[in-house]
Amino acid sequence: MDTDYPMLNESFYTRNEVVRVAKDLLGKVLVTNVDGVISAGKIVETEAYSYLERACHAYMNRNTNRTQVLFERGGTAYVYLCYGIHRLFNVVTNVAGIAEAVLIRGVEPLDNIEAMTRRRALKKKNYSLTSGPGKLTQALGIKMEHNREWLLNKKVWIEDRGYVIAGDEIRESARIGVAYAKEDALLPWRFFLRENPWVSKGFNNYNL
DNA sequence: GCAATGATTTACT
DNA sequence: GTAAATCATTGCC
Repeated sequence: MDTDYPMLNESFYTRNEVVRVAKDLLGKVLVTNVDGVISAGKIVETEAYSYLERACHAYMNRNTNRTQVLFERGGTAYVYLCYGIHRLFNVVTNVAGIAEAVLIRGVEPLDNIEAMTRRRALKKKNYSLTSGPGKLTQALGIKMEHNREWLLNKKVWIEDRGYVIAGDEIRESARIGVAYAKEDALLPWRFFLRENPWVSKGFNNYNL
């Protein structure tokens, strides 16, 4: 099984500007093939992280078992367990050796909504299906075993279906849940599509 | 070895 | 609005 759209290639991810990549991922489509079941959603919310700032797990090039994957080349998946419950999906960016990544925080369901609804144990589709970083990984079947997966391997990948995002469709804000990062928590490195109901909720979506 | 802590979600009151 | 769930990772003793 496959889709008929072009995958983002390695050079999209290896650019030396994680904030740019975070913005460019808006409107792209995150696809998974889990045991032959393909499901997909359009990316509507992202956050950038860099070794240069305190919110990043690899701040100051901290190299541990968990953060090693952040030093891989751009186009590698970084999945980690958050709060002991949720898996959060990131795309590693930049060249090997430079620890930067983009967290995917919201997608708009496109393909195989039935499978996603089932994985989320919802009775029917509603906005809680994929509007949050832990929700969308559950809906798309992303698990810890996808950590370190190469995004051109057609297990988990991102493709361009031609959605064009106008500049004034993009809103930005500080990142969510990183107050511990002190002044770096103020960086406007969260990006989302204006008035899109699949952006994560329960937080202050200022700049709307 | 041990205690603290999350890049969250959900179910309560 | 508040709190519980739940555990790998981390840092410190």
